[in-house]
Amino acid sequence: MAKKYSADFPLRLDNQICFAVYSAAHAFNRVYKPLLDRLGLTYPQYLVMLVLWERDGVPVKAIGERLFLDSGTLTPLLKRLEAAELIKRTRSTEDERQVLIALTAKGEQLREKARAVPESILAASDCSVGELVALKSEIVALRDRLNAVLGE
Amino acid sequence: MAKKYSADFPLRLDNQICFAVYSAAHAFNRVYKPLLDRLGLTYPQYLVMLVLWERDGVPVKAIGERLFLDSGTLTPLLKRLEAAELIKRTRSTEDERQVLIALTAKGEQLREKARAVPESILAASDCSVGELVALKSEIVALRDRLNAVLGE
DNA sequence: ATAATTTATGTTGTGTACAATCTAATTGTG
DNA sequence: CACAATTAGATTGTACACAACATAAATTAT
Repeated sequence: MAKKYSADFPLRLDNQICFAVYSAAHAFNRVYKPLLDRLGLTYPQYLVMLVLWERDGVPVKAIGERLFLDSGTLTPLLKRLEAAELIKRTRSTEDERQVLIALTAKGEQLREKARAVPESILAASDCSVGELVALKSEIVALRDRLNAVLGE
Repeated sequence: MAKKYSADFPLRLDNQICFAVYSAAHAFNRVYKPLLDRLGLTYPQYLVMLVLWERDGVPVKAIGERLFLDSGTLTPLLKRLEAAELIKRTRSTEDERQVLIALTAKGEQLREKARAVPESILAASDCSVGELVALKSEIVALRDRLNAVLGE
């Protein structure tokens, strides 16, 4: 039954850029885990906090567009951040369909503790900032091309 | 309360390569979805099938090492593939700790239907094979450096 | 050979992801 | 204004991902 080395090159796991991206994402997640545990955040929660540290008081929708996540993912995640007293959820008075997300004092303060994180990640990446910036741009360009196909 | 543009460059979402990778992985997943729906597979299930199409009759552990996944993820996933009659799970007689995963006839046949998938993904990526291969290598190298840090 | 350790897999609990569906609020059109 | 269409969020159900723990089989160390 055992089958040796298929000649099916396009179907070879190691030829697939998607698997490279998929497995790199998991590797990042595992490197982040111990750092974020100290902040009491998961990686997606950290991403939401990054968005809010740039600008808060924004609707759920805006966070979702920034992170490419929908309400099915964000609603429970934001409830957990609220339970941790890092954010407040308030229904907008202008447009009652919207729920605005604002940082609490505790949520603002967490930014100070988060300052050390990017440096640790850079160290784990074990390459220069320049290389990472270049690679990031290529990956973002690929992502945007993929998303463009989906939008059609 | 609303806070405008933080000067905290290291904490800017758009500066983070991890987010580029994370969001690219999701973009790939969304492009794959309609293609894999036709095969009755999810993306992680497709990865397992790729491994098995190269060589089957392998223990769960070997699949996990290939895909960087543990038993907590693979056990239920493999049970679903077994329920779909694509694989068989058999306890090894040589080493009773191991569960060997083999393709069923149906699982083997699915490879034919999967042949069209990589080409569709390449088209969605909207760039040359050469560029993708180069980018893939860089991402794999980064992933391996991250994983190396974890192994310490 | 027997105890201690390691290994392979399974189980449980928490937290994403996302499709599909639902409700309530707003907008567009005649 | 009336009312269909759209929009923002929430809910439900399925499927990863992984930590922590459990169990049984194999290995080793004595």
